[in-house]
Amino acid sequence: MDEPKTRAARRAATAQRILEAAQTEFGEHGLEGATVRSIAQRAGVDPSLVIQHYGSKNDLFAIAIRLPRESTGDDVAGHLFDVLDVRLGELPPETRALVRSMLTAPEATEAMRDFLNERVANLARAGGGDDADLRAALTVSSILGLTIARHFLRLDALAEISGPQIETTVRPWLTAALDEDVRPAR
Amino acid sequence: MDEPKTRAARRAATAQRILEAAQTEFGEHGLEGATVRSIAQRAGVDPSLVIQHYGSKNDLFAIAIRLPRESTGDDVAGHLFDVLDVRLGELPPETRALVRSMLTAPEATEAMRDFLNERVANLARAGGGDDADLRAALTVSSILGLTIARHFLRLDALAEISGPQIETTVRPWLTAALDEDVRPAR
DNA sequence: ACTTTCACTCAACGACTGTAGAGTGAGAGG
DNA sequence: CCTCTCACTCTACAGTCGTTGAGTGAAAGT
Repeated sequence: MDEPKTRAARRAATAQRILEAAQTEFGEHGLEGATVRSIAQRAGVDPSLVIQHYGSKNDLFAIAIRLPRESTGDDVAGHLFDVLDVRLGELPPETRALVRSMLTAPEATEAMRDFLNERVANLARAGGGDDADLRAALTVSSILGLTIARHFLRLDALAEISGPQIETTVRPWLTAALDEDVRPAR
Repeated sequence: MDEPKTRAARRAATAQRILEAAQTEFGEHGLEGATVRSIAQRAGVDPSLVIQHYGSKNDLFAIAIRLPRESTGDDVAGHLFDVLDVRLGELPPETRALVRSMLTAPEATEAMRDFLNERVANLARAGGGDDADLRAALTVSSILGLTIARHFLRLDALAEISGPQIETTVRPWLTAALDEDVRPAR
């Protein structure tokens, strides 16, 4: 197994365990629903140790919802599909924690808004054309809605089908808004 | 002004004031974030009166998130646009309360899932064809994503434009999935 | 006019929360 | 082998929560 020798290494390892426990609890119950005690119990640790490691529950939350940066060269829509996963059966824990609290915790709302605004800007720049911002925002918000409906609400029509099927079925339709003029003739 | 005479009428009036205060507070801060005390203060009433009227905070919440039934003869997509408003600048208070808590309060999650499942079924029945359920679910989840991105996250590209503009711009694209086969050629 | 009803307020409870500070014991350093 | 360090636990506190039961005073009933 991986039993680290040095004291600092052991401490870092429990810090990581606490962080992962926090992401799970935040992802399941949200910022307010998850308690320091429940996080500590999941990590097999005393509640006060959680505070000693991360300063406060809110500081821990801020770290727990950090999304991975977009790797250069990735296609923008593809990265969004990875983070707001529509491919796999399960969401990354930090995404799950962020989305779960994004409607009730102001820090999470702001983090999600910043993330999506950046994604919209990248997508609009790549697509170009008239109304590029609006069409990019449509694509992004639709992916967000799909993620919520599939992974959090578990709608009947979305929960049962496979991730790849969703991608091959849905992606062309979603990205269609980027290439066409969505405004109808008046 | 409207000062009701009978005792029962006065009581019913304060019950209504409490309910409206609850919808506002739940819509702003969610089920956990809103407190009985904050609801009572907004209604200009003692906290215990809130409980006397509605039994418990959770019972009050269950009533506060009830959505209006679909009026017969309405087009399904139109009703959805009304409830998950993309037309007006502001959401109905019960919708706002429901959406706000739908990711953190199990009762709200269930209520939203039931509501959207029914909407998907109606839409799929009206559209018909292959993959009707999936395409209807795509439309519905996209409208949901749009509502969240616009009214709760306030994305730059969506927050500033007018409701009617959104409808005339977005609706054709959203409902397009209902009439076409979204699956690409293999 | 006297009594009763009842919509409402007041005060308090037990439970639970995030967090601080003292204590402890195993391992690092010499 | 002794001492010190420090990762961790224990105990406790102050605040907030939902909810209860007794009390109050104005209006309804007679």
